[in-house]
Amino acid sequence: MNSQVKKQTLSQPVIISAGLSLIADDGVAALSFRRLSQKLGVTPMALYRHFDNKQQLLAALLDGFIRQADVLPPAKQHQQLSWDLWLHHVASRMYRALLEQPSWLPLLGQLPLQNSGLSVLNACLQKLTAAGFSSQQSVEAFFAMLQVLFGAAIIQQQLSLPALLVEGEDFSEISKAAEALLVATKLQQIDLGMDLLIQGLKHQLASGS
Amino acid sequence: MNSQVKKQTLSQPVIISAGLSLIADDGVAALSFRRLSQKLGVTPMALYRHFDNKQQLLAALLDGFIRQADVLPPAKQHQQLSWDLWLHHVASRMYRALLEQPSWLPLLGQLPLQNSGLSVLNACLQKLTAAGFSSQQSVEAFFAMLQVLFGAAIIQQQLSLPALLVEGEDFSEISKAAEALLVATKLQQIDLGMDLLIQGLKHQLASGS
DNA sequence: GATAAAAGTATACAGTGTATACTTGGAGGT
DNA sequence: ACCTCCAAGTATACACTGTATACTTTTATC
Repeated sequence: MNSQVKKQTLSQPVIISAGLSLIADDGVAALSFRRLSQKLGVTPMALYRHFDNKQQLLAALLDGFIRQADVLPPAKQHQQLSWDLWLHHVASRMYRALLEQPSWLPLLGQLPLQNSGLSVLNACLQKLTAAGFSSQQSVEAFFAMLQVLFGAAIIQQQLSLPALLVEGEDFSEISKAAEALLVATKLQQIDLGMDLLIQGLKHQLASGS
Repeated sequence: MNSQVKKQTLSQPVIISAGLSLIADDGVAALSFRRLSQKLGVTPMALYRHFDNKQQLLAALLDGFIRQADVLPPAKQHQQLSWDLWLHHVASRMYRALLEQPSWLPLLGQLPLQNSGLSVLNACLQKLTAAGFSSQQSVEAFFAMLQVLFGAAIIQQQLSLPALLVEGEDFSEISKAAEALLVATKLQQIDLGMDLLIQGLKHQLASGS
């Protein structure tokens, strides 16, 4: 009688899902306990039964965001893809997700990684060590990929060149390089960075354990 | 009689200076109009005569922060340093500053660059083109440096490995690489990334236009 | 059906950015 | 010297935030 279809009681997954959709619509900054609880037809304080504070709520939301981004290559390709294409795939999937919802960017450096993030790390380490990198090298390569990824996303979203050129018109080199700047900001920053990175890693792999 | 030592009236530089010291003490998050105005012995709304809103205030403060970081090599070395050491110097100075006041990190991707940031860009372009890079390559190299810099700072400050290992103990590869992770997080991430980057740039410089 | 725990509510507090309207002190012109 | 005017600073208020505390309602268990 009281089947599970009663009223959809509150639970972590329900909250997370509502939160993610709110964020997708209005950005991370728009997420507040009041707005979220309203969306769920519930009192703000009700959420505190499921998350101790906003920090934890956001960490769980970030985890959901990473899960939704679905960065790992599909199982079929797990074996086939060479490690460099594999890495590139992971980076650009995450990159694309970040550019779609750039309001996540400020939080990347602040929230602890949870399940989704850790499983990505795990899969990357597996792929890299299988390709012949040492444990140490694999870890470093993963971190380097994160560097490129975060950095590229930040830069891509920040450097709107009109602003740069207007503000920087007193700087001779900036003026001289105006065209180059315009071109560069239209590129996918991630490819620039990842190409350089992978080139460096290949060199590392070739030149000895 | 009323020399300029009267009461130190409010002005942008005075506000910025007080704001920077507040941030240095308690972090960016602690900066509010109320706290800052209190520190200046003035009403919160008084600050609005000098800055339209918090966004602009923060942008000016970031500019001051970058200026204080003093990232460009001293004039004497401007000519002597090879471009790669020069770039490395810029990156690691900024890196050090960011790690000293990591609360700036979330804002890097959100605030527009102003004078200090632009003059750094300008100087870098000058050095790189003088070294033989094309306009396009110089711009890309600068962006790549920012990628590494931002990414490294974020990673360095976020990945406290105890957390990673505890949370990630269900992931086999993470457990296997536990030692490597521990080592990697103790390294200065910036050196990893910059070395890879500079290596790639040298290759680029040697191999073509 | 009684009891205990869990889930959700009500209210309140201290903090935020900032809009609007006011007061005040000093500079310029006559 | 006085009047005027404007910029700088003030006072008050509003809508919002996270969250502590105490209450009520629902749900599960024996």
